[in-house]
Amino acid sequence: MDYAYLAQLLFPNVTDTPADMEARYPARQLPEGAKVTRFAPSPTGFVHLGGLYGATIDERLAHQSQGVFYLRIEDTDAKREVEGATEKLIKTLAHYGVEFDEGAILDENGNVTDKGAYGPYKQSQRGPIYHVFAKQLVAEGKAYPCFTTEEEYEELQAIDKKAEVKSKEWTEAANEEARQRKLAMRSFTMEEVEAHLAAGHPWVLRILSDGDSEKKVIFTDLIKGKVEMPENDEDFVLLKSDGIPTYHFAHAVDDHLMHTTHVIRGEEWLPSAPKHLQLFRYLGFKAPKYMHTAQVMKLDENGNKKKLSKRDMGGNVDDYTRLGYATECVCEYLLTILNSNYEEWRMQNPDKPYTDFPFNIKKMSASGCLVDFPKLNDVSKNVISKMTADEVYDRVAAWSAEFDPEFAAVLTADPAYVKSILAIGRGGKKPRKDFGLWSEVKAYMGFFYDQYFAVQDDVTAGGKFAVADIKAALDAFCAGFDMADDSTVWFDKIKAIADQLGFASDMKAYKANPEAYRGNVADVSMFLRVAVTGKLNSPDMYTVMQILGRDRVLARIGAMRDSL
RNA sequence: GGCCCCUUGGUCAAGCGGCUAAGACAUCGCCCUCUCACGGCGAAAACGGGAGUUCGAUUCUCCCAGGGGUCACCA
Repeated sequence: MDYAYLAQLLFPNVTDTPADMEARYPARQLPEGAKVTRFAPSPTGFVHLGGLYGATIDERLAHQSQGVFYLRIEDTDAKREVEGATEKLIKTLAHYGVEFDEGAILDENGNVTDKGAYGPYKQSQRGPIYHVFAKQLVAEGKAYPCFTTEEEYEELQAIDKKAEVKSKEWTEAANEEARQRKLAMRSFTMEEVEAHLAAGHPWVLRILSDGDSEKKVIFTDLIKGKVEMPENDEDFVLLKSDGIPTYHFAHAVDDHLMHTTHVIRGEEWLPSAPKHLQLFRYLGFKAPKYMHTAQVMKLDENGNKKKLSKRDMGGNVDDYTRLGYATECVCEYLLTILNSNYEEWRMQNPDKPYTDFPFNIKKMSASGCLVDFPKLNDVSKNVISKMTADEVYDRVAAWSAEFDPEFAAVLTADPAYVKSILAIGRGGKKPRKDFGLWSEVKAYMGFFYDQYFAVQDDVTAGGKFAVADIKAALDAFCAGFDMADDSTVWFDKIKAIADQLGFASDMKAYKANPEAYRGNVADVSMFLRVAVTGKLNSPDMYTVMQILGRDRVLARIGAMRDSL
């Protein structure tokens, strides 16, 4: 068969050669050891947590080595194209602080455009480039056209390819069928091709695989180590009938032309690695280094781990935003599961930016992990505890503006007041860690506003304390309350009230002989706390009263007294 | 079912032939303390199973089991 003629027949309009492409996308001028990585999502409109996980690795590896990190949009599936998905994707990534050096970006009008010399970065715009290499493969007898339509294909199939249960018989039948089909597809004459083309029949381009499933391909994955798999012997599709490449073909062409050095992707891609290695070899390209990352999982109803899907809580990174997690908290959490020694480093370097952490591929786990919300919360509390009151204010206000407008209005009405509340216990060596989510702030500090204030707890502790004692304590406190007191004087007054009512003012004395007292100063404080905050728990009462102001304190205590 | 990946406490995990098998989160105590939060101390909790190599296996090899992934003109 005259392959050069066949190539010309199939791609009459392709005049560029692979050499032209190489000239157009020359090697990058980068320092020794610099890594070129990419985040290459298909635009479905949302970012998967696993995607952010991978993007973080990409970003660290590239920037830690003075390399390049770029964004490529893998929009080769027209059927799945979602309107505005690419824009949404770029925005979400930016929101999470993922910074690309080049690739698809948004211009000032919000339209997707390119930045960088290796574009276009949207695969749907790279058609001509793929065709140059497709033509080459045909000319070299490594790929061939297949005119079997999808419908004919399905008819040909005696077995259900998408069958849920795959028995031994199923596998044998499927393998045999595939063998027969491959043989049938490969046997064609030039006349038949010309006839099909003349008739305008659609066709796909398939690789003419030289693989032998009896033989093994061996390669080293940077995370999994040495991997041994059967060679690919399937004539998989390179170009779909619409002329757009499949993932496999686009991956080889793009990552070569864009000079990607490290391909980081989920381990669901591991089974197709032999296809990719074969393609790189066919095209005469040097294969990149592969890193197949373990997946982020969830627990299903049977207690088994399952790949986290976009529908699962936490699968879509937007979930975290909506729930009230700060983006940097999610990233910080991701880092802790990405590198096993990150937490140790963080403890030693509490104030350094995460970019100072020496990210190490060897410290990556080969096995999948569960999303651990309690852990995320803990990480978040730590991150937030290091922020200033101003920062927390800005962030809470921004989150509330989107998810709790009513509360946002309250917050922005008097920023100074909010900041004085948020400043309680902030700073210093042992900062308070009251909330890990912006959504928890309202419950934490709502009592500072009359419209959110409500007595939630029982001031009598279930009848443990007599109403008369409580009233007496509240009255005594009001009588002596002076905003000018410092915290010591303030507390001394409470102790005095305790003594008067037969409550121990000295905790040690109380513990030594609890029977001798009606309660202790902590109980008296509790009466005040419930009256003023409505709750059994609150930050330091002295500070709370200082912020609330005399009128509000007295009014609330009075209201509590009257309600008893 | 074939192929491939994974397997240390509830979760994330150190470990890289010899240890009372780290640490973090969560849980439970105690301490600090006006409550909470913070912080401190402590408890409980693990090498999936079986062979083999070895003086000695969590660690190396093989087998099995379990879990996961994949088998498209989707990525």
